[in-house]
Amino acid sequence: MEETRTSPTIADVAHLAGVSHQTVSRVLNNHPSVSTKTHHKVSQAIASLGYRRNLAARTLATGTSRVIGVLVTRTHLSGPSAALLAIEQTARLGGYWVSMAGLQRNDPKEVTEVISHFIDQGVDGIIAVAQTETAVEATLQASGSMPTVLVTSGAVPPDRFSVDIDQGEGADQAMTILKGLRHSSIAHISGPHDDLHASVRAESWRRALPAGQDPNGLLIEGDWTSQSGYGAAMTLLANKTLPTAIFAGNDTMGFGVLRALHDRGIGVPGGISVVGFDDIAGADCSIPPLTTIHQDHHGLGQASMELLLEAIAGHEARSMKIPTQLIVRASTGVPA
Amino acid sequence: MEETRTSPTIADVAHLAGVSHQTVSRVLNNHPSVSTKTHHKVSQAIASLGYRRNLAARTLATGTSRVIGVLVTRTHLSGPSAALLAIEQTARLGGYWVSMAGLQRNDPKEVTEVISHFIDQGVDGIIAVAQTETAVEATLQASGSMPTVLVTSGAVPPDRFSVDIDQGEGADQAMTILKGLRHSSIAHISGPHDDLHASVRAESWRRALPAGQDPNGLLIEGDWTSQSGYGAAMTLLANKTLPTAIFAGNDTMGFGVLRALHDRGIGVPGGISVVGFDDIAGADCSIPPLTTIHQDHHGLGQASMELLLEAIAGHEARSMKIPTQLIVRASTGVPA
DNA sequence: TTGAATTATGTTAACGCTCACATATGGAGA
DNA sequence: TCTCCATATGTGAGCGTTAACATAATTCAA
Repeated sequence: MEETRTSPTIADVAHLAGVSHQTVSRVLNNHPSVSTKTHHKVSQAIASLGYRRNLAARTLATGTSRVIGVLVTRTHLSGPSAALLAIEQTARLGGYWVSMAGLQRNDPKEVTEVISHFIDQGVDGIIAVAQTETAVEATLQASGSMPTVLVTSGAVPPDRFSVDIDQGEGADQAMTILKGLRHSSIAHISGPHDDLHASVRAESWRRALPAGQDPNGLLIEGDWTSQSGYGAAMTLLANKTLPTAIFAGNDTMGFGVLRALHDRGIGVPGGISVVGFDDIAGADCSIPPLTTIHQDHHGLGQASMELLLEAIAGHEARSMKIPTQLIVRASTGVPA
Repeated sequence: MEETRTSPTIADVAHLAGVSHQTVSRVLNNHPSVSTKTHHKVSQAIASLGYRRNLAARTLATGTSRVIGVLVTRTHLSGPSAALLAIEQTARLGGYWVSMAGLQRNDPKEVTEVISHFIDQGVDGIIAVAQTETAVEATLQASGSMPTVLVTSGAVPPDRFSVDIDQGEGADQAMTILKGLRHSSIAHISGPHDDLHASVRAESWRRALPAGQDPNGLLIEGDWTSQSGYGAAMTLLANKTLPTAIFAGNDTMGFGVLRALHDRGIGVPGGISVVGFDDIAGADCSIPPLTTIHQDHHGLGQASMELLLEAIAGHEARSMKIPTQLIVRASTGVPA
């Protein structure tokens, strides 16, 4: 019958239960010193009014929000978005909620704007999934003294927390299996040069090249898309001497490589072996199934949150690397 | 030199600028009646103190937060996470920030918990990307009078806003091209039966079957993974009479189908044609490239936000469908 | 029975902002 | 010069919660 214009407050509950608002607050926060009788009365009143606590008021009063801000760059890629979802899941399990922003472009001003907003909003901490150096720097700059974890493979000052899946290890694993199969000429199709994952993977490739092999002409930059993988492979195949193996910077480009080889009538792995990176959905059913590097996004999410809690608690900064796992499928074999 | 224990408030700025707190508030909110001189003084003070507005206090005072809550179910799938990112991008462009939660399981209690939290947090509206009927119902229940948009293909009461990519149209497009090529026997590998997209696609498939064709034995339920697509295709190929085409419920399962056909030595599209759904990255480089249905996630994000703004403004509820687009590639052709 | 310790509850004042209203300026028109 | 209105600024209260302190009720040992 009654017009419920505005939602009930703690005072309404207190009134109905015949206690003070502070007692209601105590019930709400599970304070030990509340008699069971009072607890019952208050719970009753809460239920009958459909009372819901106002978190803005709580945040204002306590200075803490149980919310973390998560910034993700390059959201169109599967990796960053997988990281976001893993982080969110872990955060919620730990009683934290996530405020998020995804950036497609690589604009430091946008990074600053997002981080500033998180701070204004009163988040307890920030996790930034940064794919480029620009993004890392803008984050470091803007985050100030706010507890922050950088999920990046880029360089971070020793007094900052950072974590990432070990891109170098992953690329090493890819190169190790190829070298173990006695491949003498291993080409690499990398991601964009400004992408930190791309450059770490490419650097590992270069370092792991079989002794005496000249990297010139064996490295082509792609943009993570299957089309660019296809195009890069076609370019490699136009050379006089063909590589015996191609290490694609990610699985999607690997798909492009497989198709290029198919179109050119070159068998895999008989003619050329192919290795990808990421272990995306469907990589087990390409033709042939793609040998690749599996990334543990879930582990990354857990580690990020673990580090953030340390940062919030004021512990000393540290960095972590999440191990990768080589998945051997049919696209790799001994060269002819 | 000075110990900056707590961050500066509007009062500190007012003091330094020699004006009242209300004047600072006016500057902060671009109120017209502020002299340029005062504006300058205040801006100066804000900059020199490094003042940042406290949004919790603002939310408490105004009752509005410029934050929307986005709930996403089945986050391990590419569709829902693409929708989330598109929604977030559109929201931020419109001056809204996103609080999010992703659910992997299909537990109505979790849905309720998340929606309740959004409400407690003081969001201005909620967008729920719900893949199952359970999730839709829990959302309807929990959201109450909060402006809410359901991104779902499920049934929603007429007084609620909803939108989704038109799954029925997409499946129709897939069937239309196959029937246009004179396929007489079209099998379908669906997603999980409790998935609304899966069931709409399957229903369209059933309705569009060539006249007189018996659907029995032509429908197999998968779980969206390439492995399940592979297994389902193998089952279909074990039948006495083979279908002339296979409509896979999504591209990932389509990859499995392609590999199964390859393993059985059946040419595509010569022996059997294959159509997928989603147009995921890499679908253009499968062997052969996969004919599929493209989903406009960006358009979905824009539409969701558009509807949510209407809901917040108190407009009458309505529903929308985002059109799909048929992408014809090499995996479809006339049957032998 | 008494007094201290313990438990249960109430009172008041923040938290940092905006709203509604009150007041002070500065011209323009008479 | 005075009134009137628009522009510019200040004052006080309130948003809904928790923190800090004060008080009342209970328990327990001496």
